[in-house]
Amino acid sequence: MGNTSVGTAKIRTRFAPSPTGYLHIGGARTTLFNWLFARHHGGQFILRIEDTDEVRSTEDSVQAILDSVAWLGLDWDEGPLTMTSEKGPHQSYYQMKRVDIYKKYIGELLKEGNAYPCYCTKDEIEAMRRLAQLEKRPPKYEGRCRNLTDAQRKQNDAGGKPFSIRFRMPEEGTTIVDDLIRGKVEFENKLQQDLVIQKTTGGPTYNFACVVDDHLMEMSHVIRGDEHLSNTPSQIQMYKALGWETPQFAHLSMIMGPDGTKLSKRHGATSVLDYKVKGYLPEAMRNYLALLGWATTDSQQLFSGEELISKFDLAGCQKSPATFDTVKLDWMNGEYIRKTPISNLIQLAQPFIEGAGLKVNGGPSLEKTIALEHEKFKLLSEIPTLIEFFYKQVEFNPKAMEKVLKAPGAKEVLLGLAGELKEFSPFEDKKLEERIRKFCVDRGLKPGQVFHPLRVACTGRTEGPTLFLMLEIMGREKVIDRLNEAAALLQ
RNA sequence: GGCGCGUUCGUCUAGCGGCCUAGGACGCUGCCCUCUCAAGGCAGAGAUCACGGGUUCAAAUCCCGUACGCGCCA
Repeated sequence: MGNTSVGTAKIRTRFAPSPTGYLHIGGARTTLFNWLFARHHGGQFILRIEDTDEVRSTEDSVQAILDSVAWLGLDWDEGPLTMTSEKGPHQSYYQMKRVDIYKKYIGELLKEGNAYPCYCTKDEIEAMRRLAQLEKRPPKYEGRCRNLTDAQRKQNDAGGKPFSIRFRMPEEGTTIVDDLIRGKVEFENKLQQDLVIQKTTGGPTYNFACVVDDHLMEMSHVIRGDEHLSNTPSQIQMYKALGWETPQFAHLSMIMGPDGTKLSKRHGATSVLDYKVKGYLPEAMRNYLALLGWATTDSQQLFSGEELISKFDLAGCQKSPATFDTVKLDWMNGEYIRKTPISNLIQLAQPFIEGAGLKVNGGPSLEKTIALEHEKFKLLSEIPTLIEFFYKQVEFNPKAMEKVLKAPGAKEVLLGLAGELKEFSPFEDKKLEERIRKFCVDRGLKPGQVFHPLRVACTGRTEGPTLFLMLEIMGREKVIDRLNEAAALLQ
């Protein structure tokens, strides 16, 4: 167990979502990297719920996020409810259930003078900010309550003035963030803000709860998005003030939308679960996400699950932001679908077939029809449309009708074939091909003049599976019917 | 506005001073295969390595500056 380790601690990473909505692509990527890092090193992966936003956090979001992570196939070792053992190190991995813990440490900081109450109201801070901006000064908190005398504090408290607690940044020196991806990044302390660590409500802020928990939960590595880099010096000073060792930091580049701005709802599907609904395979999603901001020196593209774990490292992580490109994701998903055995694919396709309202009972087996089109699917959601003609009335594509069926001689071909195949046996792939090719020769027709109308009559489309195997699977009766029906349409 | 980060084909990226006339992948184009569509095979187009200065015999790679983008601070 991690809590007995010292110094050369075990690798422990965490996934710490704010349950204020679904899990988006960026969050999923961060989660994946933390998970890969932990698994690569045989370490542990901890799930913590950062619900310090009391207004927007919901249990539904927690559920949605856990569903997403589970779908991606990422498992965790501790939290949010499952303890490592009965005497698990933490009572809860929900931050709002840990408020007493934060208060205790805030008390310590206050006692040592490393934190102070701030009585400024929102409006006052807002006004100072405006003024600063007008005067072209940086709009940072000026530290008005930084050096209040005890008397002044007492007076405020007596008046029942609400207050927040701010962390006191050192005025001198610099703080160096030794980042595993970016190297050493230096910040001047006097330019950093005195961050609020406890809100007027008494609840902790993200920046403080995160520090306390990462320490108490013994994180060895904090791997997170680039947007947190700027707050890291303040956090490092908090660790210092509390006498704690800092974890190792690694800041990942951000993920952008196609327009170069941070990926968000505006860019369409950004929830991981949207991709499940669209018919992506979790393995493909994982592989694609891994390559957003990480690469091996040989630029390998496709990785098995184990390979991803064994080859992942922080050194291969990119500093510059990456654009989320679904075109490559689609290709990759197709690769994964092609690698999926038919029996599994049928299982995976089931919900999509039902969702499309396609009734497959009584028709050819899915083993055959799905196998027939196997290499064509890029998304699971495409499966029903590509096999539907086996199971329902043919819908003629207008262009196919115009170009192929209404071509001169097509009707005669259809009727001729219907006649020839009525008694033909065995009704199977190679034999059919032989027979139909002979039909072409007998009538002095080019293969295309026969094959194309035949396909359109049976499927309604010009493009589709390989012809003769398709006929075999469809079965003689249905093929003959369709030939006659199509011919009838042509009067 | 201050601070921080970033900038190699359209996109994801390799590259860590000479192997780079910049490699791979997706996408794109063409050809082959072929009963269509895919898949597969082959070939090709596509990057003055953001720009400008240095350092060096030698720079995509090191240093400085500029521009642009992004993030944090509100």
